[in-house]
Amino acid sequence: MKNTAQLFKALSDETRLRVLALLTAGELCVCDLVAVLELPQSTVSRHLAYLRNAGLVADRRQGVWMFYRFAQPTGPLHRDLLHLLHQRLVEIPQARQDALSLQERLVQKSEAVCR
Amino acid sequence: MKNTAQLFKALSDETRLRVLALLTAGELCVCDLVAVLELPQSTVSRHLAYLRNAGLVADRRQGVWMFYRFAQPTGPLHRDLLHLLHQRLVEIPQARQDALSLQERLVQKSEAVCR
DNA sequence: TGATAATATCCGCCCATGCGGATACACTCA
DNA sequence: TGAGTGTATCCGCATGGGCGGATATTATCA
Repeated sequence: MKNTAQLFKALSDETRLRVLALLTAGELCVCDLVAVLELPQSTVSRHLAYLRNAGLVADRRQGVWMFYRFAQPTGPLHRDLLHLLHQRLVEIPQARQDALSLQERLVQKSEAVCR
Repeated sequence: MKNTAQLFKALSDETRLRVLALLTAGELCVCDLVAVLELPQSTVSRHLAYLRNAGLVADRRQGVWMFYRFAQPTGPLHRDLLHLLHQRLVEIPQARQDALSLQERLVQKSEAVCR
């Protein structure tokens, strides 16, 4: 029960929902998230750590960059929630807006790895 | 997005999840919830108010008693969440335990209205 | 190895919310 | 209308977690 509550708590913050909505498009590095969300790097990093501790996202280091993605679900509730998020987050105006900003940014930096 | 976060926040507390799990069986009055949860009346009432404000439950007065039940969903996310809760909450040990306590109590008071 | 860059963590501050006892309110019944 | 009961709200207190600047860590490259 405690775990279930923890899982929902991880989803109870607007910034974290924006991050998850962006990740539905696929793996992203922290610098992209900071750019799109227009929030201080420390804030974004803190929320990513929270999501990681909650088991909702997984990370991967590639050189200096950390890439985040959705984690494999660890139980039925987790699996259902992921499905629900993928289905419903994109419907939210703020999420659509963020997705557009991300597109723009990805086009801009084109083949450059990051920065 | 704010609303979505608020909805998840309402689900991010262990006591509130126990309440919702009990309500999956149907409408209940506050005195039943207090008895089953074994928590102070003020605590239970406060959580019920939180759930009501979040739009997750609806109440009905019958004489001195207040009965609480799940509210009609107001959107797709809300509907999906209700479905998910009905499906997954009952799998949690604490919820099963509470359901048993509730059964016992309902049998005990048999046809008496409440108390 | 030292400079630079990306990210994580630390810090102090503040607000939302949890708690449970005390009190207020609402309703019923004699 | 006054007593009694069920419920909601108030109160003071404690804690979790949000914030963002400052600092530490990790990796790359000259």
